[in-house]
Amino acid sequence: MAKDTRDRILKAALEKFSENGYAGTNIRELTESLGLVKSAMYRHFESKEEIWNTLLDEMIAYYAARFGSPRNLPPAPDTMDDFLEMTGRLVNLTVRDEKIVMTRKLLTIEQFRDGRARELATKHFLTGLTEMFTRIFAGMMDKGLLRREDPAMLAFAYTAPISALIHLCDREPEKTEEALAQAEAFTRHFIATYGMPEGGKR
Amino acid sequence: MAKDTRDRILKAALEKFSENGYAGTNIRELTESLGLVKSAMYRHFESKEEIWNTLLDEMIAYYAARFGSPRNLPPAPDTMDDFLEMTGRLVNLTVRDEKIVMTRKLLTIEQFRDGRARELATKHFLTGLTEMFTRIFAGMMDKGLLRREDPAMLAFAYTAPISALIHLCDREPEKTEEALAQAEAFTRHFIATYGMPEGGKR
DNA sequence: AAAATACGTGACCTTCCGGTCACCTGACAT
DNA sequence: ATGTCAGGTGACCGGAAGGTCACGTATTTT
Repeated sequence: MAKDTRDRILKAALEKFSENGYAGTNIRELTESLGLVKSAMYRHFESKEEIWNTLLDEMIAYYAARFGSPRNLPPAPDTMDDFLEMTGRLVNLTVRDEKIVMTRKLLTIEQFRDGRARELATKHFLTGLTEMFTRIFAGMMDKGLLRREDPAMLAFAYTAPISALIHLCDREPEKTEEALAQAEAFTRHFIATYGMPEGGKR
Repeated sequence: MAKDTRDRILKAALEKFSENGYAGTNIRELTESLGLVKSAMYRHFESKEEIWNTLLDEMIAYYAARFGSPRNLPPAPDTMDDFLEMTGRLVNLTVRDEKIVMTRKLLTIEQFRDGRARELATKHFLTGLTEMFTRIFAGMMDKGLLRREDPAMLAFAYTAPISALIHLCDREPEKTEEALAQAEAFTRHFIATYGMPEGGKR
């Protein structure tokens, strides 16, 4: 049960921290939401700060595992329909997966207070996405789906608006459907703007 | 001196709150940074929360005054060079003005905790910018500077990446120069993509 | 000149918070 | 059966936090 409780504490901490911030969260509430008493936490972590550090370590490790190697990244799609479907799935996952949402909110809240959170925030919100789509767009250009332009610029032009909509969903979850529709509309617009005339068909 | 002290408290509160968050800020430090003692603050505000509410009221009022009426918004530029110059100035101001930066950081940090901050965040980061540029782009289309497309979609496609770069500056101020250069490069790319062939000349 | 007001001070109160500790208990190894 | 130990408990601690209050004093009002 030991490892289990530790994980439950981490999970609860992610929930609380992502809603009220590190400073706005207290150990009593956190542990009591797990049916434990405050001091029980200290069997698993040295301090409140160690929970925070562990959470960040896990985020960094997860990010490295998920995006560290190009092998893990999605391949360039073969048709524009594939592209639309792929991005749709990607955005949906990133907006609906509770853990991913909480991670993003945590980084948003704590980015000005913690150096590692700051770094991760930039990766999560900007450079990571851009790099991923730079590869994808370069591949799509090779396949004749996209106009030949600077793939990094296109990736930035595509991912930044998508990222803005994701942030909107984090902030106002009730607008999720609307935001997802706008993401799709924007993707279609992007395809219409940069796609090759025959790119949509096989 | 009364009104003066009150304003100094608000200013210091904006600084502290935008760096450490509402929960992470304490009144002692805040007032002592002004050479006052904690209890002096209670001559001007009922509570810590009232400072927060006043700050938000001011932000809302400022936002309404600045962006509430179309008359206050910048007019559509006459040439692409004007457009480039205008956006350059706008981004520069928004990234360099300390008060604007702190306001944005505050909203970023507190958006998940306070309903009014949430609303303002969406306006500041997304809809406000988009609406402003929807008008500008519609005007530019009328003047034959931009391809005729949905101006709202173009505004979204333009402002979201700019907004992402502004957030980057807030997070990592040492990257400001780089980000401003990228904002200009993106603007040029945008012009190249959506501008009319002869739009750049008079 | 006297009274009222505005504003700042320092001592004090209460509550909350992170953290410690002696103790209990059930699982498990010997 | 017994000793060890992981994991949970509740009482307790020191300090920090928000907030109150009686008091002092300079400025304004009348």
